[in-house]
Amino acid sequence: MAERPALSKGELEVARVLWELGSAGVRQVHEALPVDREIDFTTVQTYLRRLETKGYAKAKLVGRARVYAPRVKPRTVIRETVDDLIDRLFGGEAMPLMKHLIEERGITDDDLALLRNLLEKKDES
Amino acid sequence: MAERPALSKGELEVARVLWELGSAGVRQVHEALPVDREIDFTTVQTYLRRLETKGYAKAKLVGRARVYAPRVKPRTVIRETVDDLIDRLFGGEAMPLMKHLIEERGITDDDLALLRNLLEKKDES
DNA sequence: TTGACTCAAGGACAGATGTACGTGTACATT
DNA sequence: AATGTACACGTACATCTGTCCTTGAGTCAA
Repeated sequence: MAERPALSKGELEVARVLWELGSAGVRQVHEALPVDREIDFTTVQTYLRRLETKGYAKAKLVGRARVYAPRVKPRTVIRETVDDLIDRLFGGEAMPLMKHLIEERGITDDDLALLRNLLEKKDES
Repeated sequence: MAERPALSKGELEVARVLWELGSAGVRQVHEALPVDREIDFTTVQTYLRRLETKGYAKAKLVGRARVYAPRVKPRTVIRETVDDLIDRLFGGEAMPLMKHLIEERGITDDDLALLRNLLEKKDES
């Protein structure tokens, strides 16, 4: 459980790319970022380095190049981040967030049905 | 829409208290924070000052004391914060967050029913 | 071998953030 | 009047963040 320091916005951005790529060098990550993102190569390098320091990624040397790979699953980071948000914004209650999502973001009836399905599947197990 | 700078964690914490109290002096806010929070009075003062600077709160002088009141509705801040989270964590899609909430936080079937109700009410209008 | 490239690594730096201190002022109680 | 209390306000400061630059070492083609 070794509490990792939370990810910052920028770090998270890079982490997401890393999850997508599975494993990648700095250049690959840099190129996988949206074109309009306009971020320097070395900035990405810094983020990856910090991800490693914080324990979110590991790196191995392939030749001289450093290849990074996620060390923490998205699921975990998502859980921690969302939990934190729910704490800070809703005092720990998840329902108000759901409510908000429905009221402010277009969650359709179909979506809800889908979610209900999810629930049922969960019940079965 | 005068874009306000986003609230930091600490600022948000204080903002929540302010929403709750409606209007309050530094001391009141300080006391309304959880006991185990252990935060200095002047730190709260700083947060309130920053809330004001950022446009999230306004203050009026009552006697010598400064009484703060929220200037932005929780709904708005919540929307902005959640939108930001959804962008950064799920690439802008709200559904994955819903999914996560159901899978990782105990959203019950009853809750879902409740939410469906909300939806219906929304449809009527 | 001499560039042209690609990286790693470390340093830099301004702005944001969390946290608190010090000074001064106004009021309230001796 | 003297002291204590409550604040405002400015200041401080270490850490974190976003962002990049520089230096130096390998690598590859000319």
